[in-house]
Amino acid sequence: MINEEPEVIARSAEELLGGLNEQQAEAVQYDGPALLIAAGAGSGKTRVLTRRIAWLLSQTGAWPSQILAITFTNKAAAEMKERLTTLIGPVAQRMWVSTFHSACVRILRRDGERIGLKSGFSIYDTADSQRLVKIICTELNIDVKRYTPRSILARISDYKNGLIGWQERLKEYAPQFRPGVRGSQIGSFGDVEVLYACVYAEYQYRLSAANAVDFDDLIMRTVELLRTDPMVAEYYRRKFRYILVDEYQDTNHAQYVLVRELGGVDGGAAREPGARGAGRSGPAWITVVGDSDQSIYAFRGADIRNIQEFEKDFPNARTIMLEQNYRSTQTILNAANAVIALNPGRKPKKLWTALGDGSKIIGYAADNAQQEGAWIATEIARLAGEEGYRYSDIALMYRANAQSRSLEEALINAGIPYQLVGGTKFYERKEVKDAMAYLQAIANPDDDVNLRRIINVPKRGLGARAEAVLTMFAADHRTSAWSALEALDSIEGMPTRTANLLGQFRDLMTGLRAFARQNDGKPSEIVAEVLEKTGLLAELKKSTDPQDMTRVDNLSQLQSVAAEYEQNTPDATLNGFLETTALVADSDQLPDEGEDTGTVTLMTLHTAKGLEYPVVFLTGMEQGTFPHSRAMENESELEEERRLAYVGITRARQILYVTRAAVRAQWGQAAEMLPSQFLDDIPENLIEWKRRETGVDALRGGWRSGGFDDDEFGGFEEGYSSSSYGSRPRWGSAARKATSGSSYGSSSYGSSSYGGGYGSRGSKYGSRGGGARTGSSYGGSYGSSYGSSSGGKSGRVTTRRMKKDLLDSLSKAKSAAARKSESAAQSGALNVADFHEGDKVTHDQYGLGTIVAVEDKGRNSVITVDFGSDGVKRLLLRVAPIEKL
DNA sequence: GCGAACCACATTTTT
DNA sequence: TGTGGTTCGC
Repeated sequence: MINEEPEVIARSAEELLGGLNEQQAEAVQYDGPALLIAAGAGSGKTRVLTRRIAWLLSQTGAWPSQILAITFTNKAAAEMKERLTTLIGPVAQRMWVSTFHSACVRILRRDGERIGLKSGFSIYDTADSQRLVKIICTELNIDVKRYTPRSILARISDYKNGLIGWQERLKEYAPQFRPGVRGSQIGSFGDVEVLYACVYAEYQYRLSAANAVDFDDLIMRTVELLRTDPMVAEYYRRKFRYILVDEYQDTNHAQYVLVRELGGVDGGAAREPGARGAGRSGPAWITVVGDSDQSIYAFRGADIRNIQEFEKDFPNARTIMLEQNYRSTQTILNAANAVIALNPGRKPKKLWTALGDGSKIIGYAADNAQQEGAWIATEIARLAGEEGYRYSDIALMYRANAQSRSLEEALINAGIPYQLVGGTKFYERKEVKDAMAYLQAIANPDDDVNLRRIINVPKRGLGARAEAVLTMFAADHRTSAWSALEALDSIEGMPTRTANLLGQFRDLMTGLRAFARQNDGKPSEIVAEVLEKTGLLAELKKSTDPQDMTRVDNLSQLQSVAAEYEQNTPDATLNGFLETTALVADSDQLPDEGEDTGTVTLMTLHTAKGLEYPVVFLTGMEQGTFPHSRAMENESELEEERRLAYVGITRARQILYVTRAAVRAQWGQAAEMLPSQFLDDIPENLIEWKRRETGVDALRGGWRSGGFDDDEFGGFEEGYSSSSYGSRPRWGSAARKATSGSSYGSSSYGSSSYGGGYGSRGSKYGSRGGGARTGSSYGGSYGSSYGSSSGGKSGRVTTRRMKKDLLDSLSKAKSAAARKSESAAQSGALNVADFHEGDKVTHDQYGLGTIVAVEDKGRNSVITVDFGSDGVKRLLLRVAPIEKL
């Protein structure tokens, strides 16, 4: 055991504590079983977490294999690994630093057989799960209009997040129901709980028959495994002596229990007497990091009490508060503090910074969403043109994905390159999903949901009838659809034509499986084979619908993603590929920190959590939009909205914009929108309004109580670009003209040279890391929302296609200028080109040093610096706290 | 079994 | 806005 441990770069206490404030240093060193780091926004929590891990390794004598670090997103995990690598060396790459879900997959792949999961199990995404629920509903004669599969699934998800098993539900509400027995009916029910209980039970039965798990199962079934199998539990408890959880405020009950189980907190085992650190037995040491003010996932089962009651839950727990913020100006923090302070029942916490007041928050009230977008676009052009910001310094945030459209259009009109994060996801596209369904069905023959999805895709004359025959047979024999297909010849009463077609399909799948078996290590070739042999690609290629062109692109992109996975994974397998694709999230497509994409970023506030940008636009600050209308009646949901506002505000480092529209089109209809209450919550003296009132407001008679500004019509256009913000009296003295805003839009943004290149990055999907991007051929235009619409012939679509063409040409003409901006003149980030042997630099910790070598490896460039008495260090330029002299 | 046409629907956030 | 489901005619 000892010998297999690879070396960890030893770090001295001084190194690990260098540059930390008192609280941070205390958190890094804390020596005890349970630690809560209450880390306000921007307080350097990731830094503390990674240093703490390094501390445990080099100062407490822990081994890398004893540590389990859990995050919520792959991106966060990758980032932590990367930072750890610079701190302790390549060992970090092999440590358990992962998301809850992938850690659970890993555990279940290893030991899932103990609870009846065969190792090649499928992971169903929400769409798969919904299909399954729908199938069940139809069979149980449930009115899917009244009880949508979506809502039923949400309920099932609630159960699972709360670790409530289907057995319990069934026992309590429908003990007569027999899952898996065809013809079993719910019977009469006056209580919807009966319905939920039956569907839940049947759903789990089908999942297990298909050797599949859904998202929530990954957590719940891992808990089940640990609880039912003492041997397995013991194994992990001995293994993981230190468990660290990031974003703890977002954990749900199941995840909370998982941590306790893995850590053996309730196991009753005694701590090794006199051991260093957590020793080799007894409860693992738990460190959690979080901010209850940033809990924004309660709607998905996150339980804020987990963090609020940490001290009660874990014996001898210690809490350390991090309140110094290293990200934002005091103005921004004051706004954030003011907003969040209105939430009742929270522990008071006030962020502060040493960075100074900075400029005021800038407000803008537009007449409608188009104008809001147009103004933002002009403003971005100004920031890029006059203030020296890069596009990648700027982010636009909104409450809901639907709001992105008007912003996108404005940016396109202005020729500003942007990148949209989220929205319709790559793996949710029909064509991609179809191809993936084939892969799933190949890998896991029992996977009924995916097999049934593709049985007639592409069209091969196998309709509802054929499917019914097959599933009837399968149900009668309590076997899978695939087995039924194999036993095709013994199915009676099947039309010859159907039998033939089914036979062809069976042979197709058999052939593909054989191919997959022989080429298991080359998923990209399996993808190619599937696209080819199934006719998926051929069907799209022969189509004349322009939409299908992009679908073909998407499929080739899928192949590239597989190729990329293959290159970055030493022991690549088809199953491994399916796994990585099953667990990707929106935020995973975000560029890495410090990378200049040359594009403005658009995303929802939820996706933005954990990120920071020099310039942030919070758009759609209207009642009903944000806070969202559905959240406005319920006090606790409103509190969550307020936390979301807090998250949004604290993303900004230097300049924060808040914008609103007086009229916004919602599902086709225009609606008048009142200003968001959150705008009122920000102290007036922090905001400088470029335009405070809209034409609509004027008619309505002002919106702030008192109506003292009834006559203010705005008048932003005069002069705002000629002077800097900050010191001018609010919406004030500059010459005003009474503009209703209708004349807006004819002005000439777009005329200057800020057009830049578009979409410099290639893949936004698949695995990150390792510089070399393969498959650059699937260029950058994906990610804008174009091409996602369907249908096809209205005039609107035509316009949008034209815009897409515009985008494409921009992307092709990715100018030398844009290329240059990627590698040069990065304010803040450091550039290899600026470093030469012999140059002097200063380092936050080591002080003055001389460069002895420079390795230009693009993003991963390394310089070697001689710090005299502090020694010679190799530093990753991207992350090292150095400054050139 | 298929495709076109129509209609009703719902629209928050997602590991 | 667009999607998904249903219906109808072939």
